[in-house]
Amino acid sequence: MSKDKSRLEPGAANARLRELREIIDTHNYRYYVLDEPSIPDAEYDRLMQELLQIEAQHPDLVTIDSPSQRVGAPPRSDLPPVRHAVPMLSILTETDTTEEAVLNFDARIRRELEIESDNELVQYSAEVKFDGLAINLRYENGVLVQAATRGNGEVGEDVTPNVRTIRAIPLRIDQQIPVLEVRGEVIMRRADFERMNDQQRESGGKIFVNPRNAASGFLRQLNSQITAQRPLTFYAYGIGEVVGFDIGNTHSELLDKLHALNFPVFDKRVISRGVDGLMQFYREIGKCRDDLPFDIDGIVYKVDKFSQQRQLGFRSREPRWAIAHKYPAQEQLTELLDVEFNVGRTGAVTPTAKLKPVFVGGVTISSATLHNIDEVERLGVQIGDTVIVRRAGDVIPQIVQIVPEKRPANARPIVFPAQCPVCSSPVERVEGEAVMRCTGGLFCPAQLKETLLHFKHRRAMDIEGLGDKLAEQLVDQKLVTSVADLYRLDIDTLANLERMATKSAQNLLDALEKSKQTTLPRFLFGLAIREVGEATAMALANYFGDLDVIMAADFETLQRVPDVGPVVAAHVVDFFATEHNRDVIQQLREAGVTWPKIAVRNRDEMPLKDKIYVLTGTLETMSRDQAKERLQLLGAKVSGSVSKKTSCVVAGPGAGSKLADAQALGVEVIDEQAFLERLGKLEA
DNA sequence: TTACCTCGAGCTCA
DNA sequence: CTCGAGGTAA
Repeated sequence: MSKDKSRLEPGAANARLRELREIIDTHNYRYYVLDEPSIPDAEYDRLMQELLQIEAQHPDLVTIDSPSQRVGAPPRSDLPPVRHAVPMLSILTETDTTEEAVLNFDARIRRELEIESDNELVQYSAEVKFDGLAINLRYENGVLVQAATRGNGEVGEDVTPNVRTIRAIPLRIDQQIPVLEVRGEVIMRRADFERMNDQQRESGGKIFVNPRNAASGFLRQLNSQITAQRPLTFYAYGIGEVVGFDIGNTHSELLDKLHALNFPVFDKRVISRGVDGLMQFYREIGKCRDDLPFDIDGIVYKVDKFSQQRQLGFRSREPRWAIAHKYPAQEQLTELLDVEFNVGRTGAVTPTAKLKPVFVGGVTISSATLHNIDEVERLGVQIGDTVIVRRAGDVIPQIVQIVPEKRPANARPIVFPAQCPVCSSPVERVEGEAVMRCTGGLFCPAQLKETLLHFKHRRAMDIEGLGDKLAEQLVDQKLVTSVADLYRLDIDTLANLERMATKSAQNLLDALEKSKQTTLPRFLFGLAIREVGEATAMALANYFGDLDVIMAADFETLQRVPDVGPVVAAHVVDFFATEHNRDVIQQLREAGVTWPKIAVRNRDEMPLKDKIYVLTGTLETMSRDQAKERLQLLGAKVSGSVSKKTSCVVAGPGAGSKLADAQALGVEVIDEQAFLERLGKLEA
């Protein structure tokens, strides 16, 4: 693709225009008709920008059928067409991520409104630009009679039955208004989208690339019963034809009126005199963009006063009084350069995509997990493919789709290794599981390394100073072959390692020494028994009270522990049945690892059973983790947020909203002093 | 997954 | 001055 922005010779320009029109038409078709775009919006925008630019330089080459002359593609034939009473415009070309574009916009508005004085500021309204599907809702005499998509702006598709299933959309409005067309966006919340895709994955259904596609797909679904089951929602932001309803004098007033009529209007919006307030709003929303429940593209700024909007008017296909200020794209195209296979603590062999670095949603992404074989197959991805990388809401970048037409001739399939890439042991796939596992166990350096790191974890044995690099050296130089070996390291061996000298070595030895005084739950957690995390380790420790009892417990006995089922029980039995594991435990004990006895009490005897505690602010005499541990030993649950069910909030200095919540809900609040006294009394 | 910050300590060169 | 560890935020 030519990135050359300089002026082309007419011949070359014409050739490129033809090419661009064809590409854009294809993508329009995929996007609007098939609901299966194969490139991200950002890429589409670039193509469109290039087309517009060349056409601007060569006005004589603009053809009537150029994609620049219309919005979108013709409506899909299997839904009835609807001609809009008032065209549905979009804010397409004037989009930019720079503040400069906004300043230019303001300057233009001022020029066209003939505002000369610097003291006179234009009143704007700013609202989020939803990443969904624009829709027109027509109410006649207060009743929803028709809902239509934007289509090409003039003619859209009738999606009334589907829209009626969306709960956020009123089917009737209280006031008797002869005609009211409300415009807004149908969207799907991110959380709903994730949940739905998870379900689809389980049931083998179609997986959607992003919430907008999903929303679009379901809105245009022919069977409205299917739409009814989908979590679509709606926000209003404008109007079409109106008869017999006072829309007020400004855009923001209009939104208030729509809200009063029970239309959902997103509450994050502002009115600003001049551009400074707009920029501020842009930055504020930018900061919390990922916390919003749905995807947005950017912010829309509109001249607020209708009188001024009328004065400014329209340019062929867009209002002259509005502009979209976009955020960095959450989806980008890049190339899959290679796939690496990483071996985790449990031996799981995970394919990781090495990508040509791209800037997505504010950071540079160069690698992303491909999860497992199923995912690789679902994507149909090969090395060399061009892929769409998405990073939104959550933080983890995903490869959501490949662009099949961009596959190079030398693309190679992704081959899962039959042998562990680290230790060459055979790799197995357990029946019914998606993951492949290295069978090398702790003989596999990769697994051993991860096991060491788990053992030293802050919530396990808490060995400070044992990091990634050190674990790697210890394993590679065969200085450690099990967690027990850690306690046999001496200062000379350690001091000879890279980036280690006597000081660091001694610090590590001190940390190891300190770690020997531990607790049973920490120790159990540190052993890295499959499916035994912090909570399960705690449950086992509290139930049995003693390691030897746990080791001797059989499959049935284990399942009497709360939250332990057959799967966990089997893993625990397995672990302790393995001779090597028993050896290691023996060695650890011999090295001096000990923990205080836990008085076994069953749940009913625990003084704080069924109580839910919440910690907030800073505790001065102990860490949050310690406080949590002690509470749990007394049978209490420790939760992160305050609700009706919370029994007590422990508030240290600097407590914020949780304290306020507690007071609002009338939950007991105690300070650290009172907390310590209570602990002391109950632990006795 | 990346970016950024802090801390302590090792390493290098004067 | 650089590196590794550790934490945290986006």
